[in-house]
Amino acid sequence: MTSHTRGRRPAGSDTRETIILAARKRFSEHGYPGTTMRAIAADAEVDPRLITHFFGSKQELFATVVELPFNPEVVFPMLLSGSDDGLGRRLAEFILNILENPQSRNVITGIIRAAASEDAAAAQIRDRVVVRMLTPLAEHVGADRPELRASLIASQVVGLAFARHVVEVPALRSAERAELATFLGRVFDVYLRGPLPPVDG
Amino acid sequence: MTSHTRGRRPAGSDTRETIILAARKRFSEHGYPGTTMRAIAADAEVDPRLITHFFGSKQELFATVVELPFNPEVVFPMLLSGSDDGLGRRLAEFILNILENPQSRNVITGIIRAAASEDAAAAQIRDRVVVRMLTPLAEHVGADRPELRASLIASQVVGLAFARHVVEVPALRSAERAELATFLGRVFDVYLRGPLPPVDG
DNA sequence: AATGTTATTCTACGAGCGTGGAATTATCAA
DNA sequence: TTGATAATTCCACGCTCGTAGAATAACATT
Repeated sequence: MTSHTRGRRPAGSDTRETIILAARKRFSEHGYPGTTMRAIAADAEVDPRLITHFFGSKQELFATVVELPFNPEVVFPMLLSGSDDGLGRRLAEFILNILENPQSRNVITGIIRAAASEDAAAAQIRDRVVVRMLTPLAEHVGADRPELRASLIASQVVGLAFARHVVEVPALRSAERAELATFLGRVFDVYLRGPLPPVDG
Repeated sequence: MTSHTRGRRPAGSDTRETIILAARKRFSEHGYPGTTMRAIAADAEVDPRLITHFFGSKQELFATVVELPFNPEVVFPMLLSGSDDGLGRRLAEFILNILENPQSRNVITGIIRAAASEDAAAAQIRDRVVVRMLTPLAEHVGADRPELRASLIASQVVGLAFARHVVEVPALRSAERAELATFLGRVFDVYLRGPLPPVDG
């Protein structure tokens, strides 16, 4: 119980990083409005004032903390180049990998939970994620209506993450990886390469 | 501007219903923690006390207000019986219908937004929706691993609603109905009737 | 007409929120 | 060794929250 009273701590404790970790966890588990500065501070064993000292405001903290756990500009070209065969499957395996890692999964659920609120900060995050994710994805889809196809893929990815890790639907939690990969792979192939419907006009 | 001062209003104003509508809208647009009793009251042009008078607490109000905009026990048997051909397509058209109607769409986004929070009430809603929706759906899928298939379908439905109406991804907003119906129909067919991967063990 | 019941508002309590000023202590530069 | 700077806590402000007590006005029942 060494609850120090005041002033700077002796060296060695990377408080800033501790705050970031705590904030990322809180935002990921409770969403933006459900997360309080004081709760983050408590988790990080730190005075709330320290957070505003480092990051300014709650919104700025949020914007600092939330980032995609992979680089779309690098990942999508890698995944979507090469033979058409197994394309959807490769994408599915990649997504499942991301969701398997607890740390990156938390970031994803955090973004989802935060994006679900109507706060100004959330809108900003929504825009940022959509642009940074959908644009590179669409650029490598290589078919007609790439934005539509990319958006449909993203919708299934978000839906899977939501159902599996936010709602925690039992059948999705307990499903074997190979099963999910197979189904998702096929679905992604539909979105990537399926023909468009005939237009009537 | 006849802001009456106190006491019961002259007849004709169905205040209770007004509150329900306002609450449904607020919850749908701001999620559970982001919605305040006072905001609902303001929208309904009513004193906050009236809400607790009618509904007890915020949680009870939420539970009262939130319900699926369709009856799964009735709808799924209807949609999923009959010839296998066009099965996924019928399901897709039905989902798009629900999302096209502003009122039922609001209920859906409301449930999604609320389910994204970690509040106790949200967990309760999550359970209720999952049970009431997934069980009847799985019962009429009529293939191997029905719970898994039903859950995957639900994940795509939720993902579509989230991407299209919460995040408001442009390509999904502007897509023509026929395009979405075609893609979703195929995907639902994959989930409904696609073969399972071979097991290795 | 009298009485009870229900709808409605005013007011307010205690709690928790984000945030900022000021004091205190450790580290760093000279 | 001294002085500057950064990290850290304490405290407090003003606000908003959910909720409840009490007063009042319209309706319902007799």
